[in-house]
Amino acid sequence: MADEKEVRYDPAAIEPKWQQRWAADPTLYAAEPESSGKPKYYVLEMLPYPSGQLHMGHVRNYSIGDALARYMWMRGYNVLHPMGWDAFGLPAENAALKNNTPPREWTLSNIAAMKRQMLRIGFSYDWATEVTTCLPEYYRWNQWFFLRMYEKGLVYRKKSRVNWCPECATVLANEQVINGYCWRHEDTLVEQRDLEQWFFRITAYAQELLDGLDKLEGWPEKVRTMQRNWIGRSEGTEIDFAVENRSEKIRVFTTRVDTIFGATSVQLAPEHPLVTALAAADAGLKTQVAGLIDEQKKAKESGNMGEIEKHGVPTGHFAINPYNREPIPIWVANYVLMDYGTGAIMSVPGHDERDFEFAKKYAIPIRRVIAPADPNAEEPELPFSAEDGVLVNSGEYNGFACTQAQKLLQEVAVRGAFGEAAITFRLKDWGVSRQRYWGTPIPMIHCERDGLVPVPYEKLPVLLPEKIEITQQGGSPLSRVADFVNVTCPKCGGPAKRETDTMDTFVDSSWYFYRYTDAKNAKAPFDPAIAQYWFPIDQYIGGVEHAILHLIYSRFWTKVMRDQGMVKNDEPAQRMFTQGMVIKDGAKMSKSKGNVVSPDDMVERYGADATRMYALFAAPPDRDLDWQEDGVAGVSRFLARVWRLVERHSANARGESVDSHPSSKEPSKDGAPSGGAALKLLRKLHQTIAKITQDFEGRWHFNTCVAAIMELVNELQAADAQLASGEIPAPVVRELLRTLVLLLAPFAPYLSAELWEELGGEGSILRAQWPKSDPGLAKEDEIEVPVQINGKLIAVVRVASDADPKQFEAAALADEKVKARIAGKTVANVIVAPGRAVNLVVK
RNA sequence: GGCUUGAUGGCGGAAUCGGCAUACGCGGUGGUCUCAAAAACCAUUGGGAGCAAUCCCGUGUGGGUUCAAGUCCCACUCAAGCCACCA
Repeated sequence: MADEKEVRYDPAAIEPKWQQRWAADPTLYAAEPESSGKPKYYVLEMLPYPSGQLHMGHVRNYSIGDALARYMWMRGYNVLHPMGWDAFGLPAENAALKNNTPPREWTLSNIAAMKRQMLRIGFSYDWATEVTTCLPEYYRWNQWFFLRMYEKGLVYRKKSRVNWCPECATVLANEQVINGYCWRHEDTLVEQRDLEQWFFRITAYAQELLDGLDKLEGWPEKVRTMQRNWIGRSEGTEIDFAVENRSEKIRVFTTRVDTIFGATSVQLAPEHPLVTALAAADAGLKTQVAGLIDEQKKAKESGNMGEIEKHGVPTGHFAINPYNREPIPIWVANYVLMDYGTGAIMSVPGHDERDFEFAKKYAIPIRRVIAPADPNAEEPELPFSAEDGVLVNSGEYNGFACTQAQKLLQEVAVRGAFGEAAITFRLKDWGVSRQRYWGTPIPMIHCERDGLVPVPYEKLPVLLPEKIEITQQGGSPLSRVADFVNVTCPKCGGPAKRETDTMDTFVDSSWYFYRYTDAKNAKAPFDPAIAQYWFPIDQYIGGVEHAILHLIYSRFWTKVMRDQGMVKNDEPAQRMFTQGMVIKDGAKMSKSKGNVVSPDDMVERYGADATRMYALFAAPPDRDLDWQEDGVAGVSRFLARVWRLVERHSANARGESVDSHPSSKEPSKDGAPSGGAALKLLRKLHQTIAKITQDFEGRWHFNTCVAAIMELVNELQAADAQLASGEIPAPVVRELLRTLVLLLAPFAPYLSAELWEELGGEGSILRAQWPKSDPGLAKEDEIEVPVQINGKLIAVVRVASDADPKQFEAAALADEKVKARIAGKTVANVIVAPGRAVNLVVK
């Protein structure tokens, strides 16, 4: 009985043992200082929100990063592989309401639970650099940055119409509104409210954020495109239209000033100041405009602004086209947005689809002012929005090409002082005020006499009060804490009140990765010299859901710090990798769908190695992964096979000298079965090393890396008798098994540590050298080459791998099946792709 | 409506440069071991025809380029993601 137990792979015994040993060695996963002299490598996975439970998406994310970190260590790099907690945020307050637990307590106990899970799976984090954003040691630096940015004019306060989630009872950034719904509450419509809010001037960096994307070649094209669309730059012209019998002017923004002779109306957004002024004197108009505003609001809220039924109201007033003095009617339209461009457009129904639809509905004239460049071409049907035509019906500008006319008309506007070139961005400033408790207090004071007064640096941090009652009341919870609110003004010493808004938690995650490099620093967010050594991040890994929010804010923050001389890099991360989602039964894992698989369950049943290795094996890391428990069982069976294989032969492999192994000798081609078998296995081994190394260096298809190791193990197992009998010499057995274990190390750290020890490996396998593939050994003597006739596969012939094209051709023509096929026919051509195929063109 | 991905056996997926389609794993079938089972191991597993050797068909659909296409080009269908009267 005892013997039987001994030959069973038991992760439940192996894994806790190594957890203890790893925990006892704080240097194992520790980053070293620059003075180590090794090349640095910073691999970063996105820090989780401490919900209390690791989910499979986390496990997948961290398994990818962990494999990379371990590989880089074995390649001799100085690796920084940190982990932390995005620990502020609303769920802690909701939990407080529900369970009557203080947010801090709830959050910290969740962190402890998730950390235990991470340790159990065996991720190689340097816990000495752990960052927890809800602790004053961290958030004080949010406040410090806030003050610095305030000094530089990058923070400002304004009354603005904001997105308000009634469920969160707080403001949301534009990025947090998804189709009119709250990003956290998928069923809650976001409302619009007017509030005094704090903003970060991210638009000051709009152009640089856009330009920088071109240089981020190590980022997924998908992410770069999404950011480009989000920044939404468009180049055009602003033109002033005078209003008949009134002093106001209407400024419109257009990208197609070349079509201005086709403008047959001006359309204003319902919230345009001129509309408000006109409506004030016209009760009928006022009611109708209110209706339009309502329609817009409803459309925005339901997320189909794109399908809003176009609807407008004539004001009865006229605007003067400055180019031809033509009066055109001024309308108010529900499809014109106040928060984009100037909130007013010139309507050119002949050359814009939206304007066309509107003009049709209200019988506004439609005019052709652009014709195809080719005079023989048929006149295209209106609306014709192509930009490659020439101007017609445009007075003195007839005959100019569109792009030419755009420049010319713009110059005319500038000279006439009624317009100018303009660039409009879709990107808005980042609203960071939140009327919540569990966040970083904004370090500002409102004094009756001195107005806004920043909290002096030496008074930081502004501590979040610990004792607070969380209620469902609206407004800032902090405003109900008298001790917190009532202060003396730092300037005049008079009575004053603290700002009670807290910061958006995306502030926390915009710079956390710098803090990792110097996590204990009590004098500054980090030491610039240390950050300069580690930055930029060599590889950032996370979910695509952060492609816009987090990744654009992080880029902004880095540029701000650079301009303040804190860092030298323009971008936070050199390379970015977005992993796919983990799905089950065709849907994303979620509680509501009841298809959640718990990592703890998997670890208990199959072990941590099998769980994380399956997460890498089931799909390439950038694609969605369909979780199938049978697959985890399969990986676990494979690991058991590896374990038994090494157990069977470890005595044979252990303690032998490596010097005399036959890989350095001339292979015995014709006979000695031992040499043949050994050589065959060594060849497979070196092919596998090459394949996996290549994948780590580029493609990252870890699923095929695992498959390659499986193939190697299958071959070793098939040669089991030779391995045991001495037919394959002990030093070769030793090299085969030790290398196999090294190759497994990035994917299955527990098993490889155990087997490394079993095979007499010295020290931690993490410090062992990554194997190097010997190209001579990896190369096949003979290769199989397909022979096609007219593109159809007929035969496979064996040819020396270094044969020349003539030999390929001769081998193909010598094949019996080929001979039979071409008998009596003419071989018109022979195409040889050396090493790949031979194709005979036969007539 | 725009942009970006993707579509390969019963399932997850492989084929990295245009050169043997389906590696590897799951599942299935048959077997060895066992009193029996589990585990493990061995064999087999895209479809069709045939006793067989063998032949034919096959990577969402339709065209094209090429000696050769899962891979490149064009058009389309479906699915996922992002943006969306953005002037």
